[in-house]
Amino acid sequence: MKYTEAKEQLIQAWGNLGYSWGLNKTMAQIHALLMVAPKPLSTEEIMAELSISRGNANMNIRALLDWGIISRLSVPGERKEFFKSEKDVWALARQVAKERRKRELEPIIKVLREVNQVQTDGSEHSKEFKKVVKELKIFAEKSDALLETFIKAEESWFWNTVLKMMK
Amino acid sequence: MKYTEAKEQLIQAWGNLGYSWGLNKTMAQIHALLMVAPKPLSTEEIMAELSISRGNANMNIRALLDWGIISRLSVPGERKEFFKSEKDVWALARQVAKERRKRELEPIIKVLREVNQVQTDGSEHSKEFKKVVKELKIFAEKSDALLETFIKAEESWFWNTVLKMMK
DNA sequence: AGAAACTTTCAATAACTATTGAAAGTTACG
DNA sequence: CGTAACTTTCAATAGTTATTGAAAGTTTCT
Repeated sequence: MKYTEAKEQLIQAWGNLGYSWGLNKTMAQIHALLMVAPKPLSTEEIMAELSISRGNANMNIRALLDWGIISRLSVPGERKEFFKSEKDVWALARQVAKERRKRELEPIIKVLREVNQVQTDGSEHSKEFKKVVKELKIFAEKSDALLETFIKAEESWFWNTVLKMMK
Repeated sequence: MKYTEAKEQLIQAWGNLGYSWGLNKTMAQIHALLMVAPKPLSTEEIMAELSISRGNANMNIRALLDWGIISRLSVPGERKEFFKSEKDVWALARQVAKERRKRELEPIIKVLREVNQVQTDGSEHSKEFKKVVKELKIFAEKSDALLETFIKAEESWFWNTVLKMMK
């Protein structure tokens, strides 16, 4: 397989994966591009490589900055701004986990806690409801604690511990 | 808070969470509804509770069956079919993990393996590319192994092990 | 201050995804 | 078999999200 072809395939596949991680397709593609680029790229270069418009590039670059997984960079002597990706996959995964925890897990935990306060009126419906909510709440809180551990963990420590688990 | 209000809130919140887990909104809402229902529900009941059309209900019920997180159930003497959700949150999480592994992680691993075969032509671009692909591949494969452990794990064993990790 | 180089915004529109509901299909019972 | 009870399909449409590109905004240099 040739390099350019491989690169396109990776960007495509990364686009899909990123999408299921809560990024959007273009965001994930820009990210993939920056991951494999040996040098920081300018907006122009990103536009050209992915054949996307200026506005689209700008919006998605901003979103990636917002997620904290790429960074802006000024090259002395150049007016343009350049962007580079965090290349450490571990740091990246951690950042994504952090964002998703904030955006997804925290809201549902909040609702589960509120909804857990409901007065049971003695009906079968409300009893079943309480039971399910309680279980979900416990599960969500445990997951949250686990995610927190992951987010704060050292890479080698984490994989070693996991390795022990797997035996 | 009143029960009906609480139920609506939960279905709403679950809808959002499910969405970020790869289900779609209606799918996740039907699932939430079946989770809190003390008895299996018919298509009619689901349609009424969520105010959705027959076609929509049917399609999303099928998708949930497909994911293996609800089941069809015939009540003797009744022509109608009823549906009930797996109520064990652990089993549910495991099933979702299994599906996502199949739908998302496996395809990217396949691509990473292929793309890892690329001939490096000695250019900086292709060297950087190789390096990144290799790291991604290692990470993805480790994650896959971890997911597999999770999917096969016993609930109490899993949380105990995790608890030890967190200390 | 003016002009060039660049970035950001946003209304229009394209692309995609979800939903409806009526029609076609299936099943099961008299 | 016929028909009532139910399920499935699918073309039309509504709703949502992504993308464009030109205009407005900003920065930096002379």
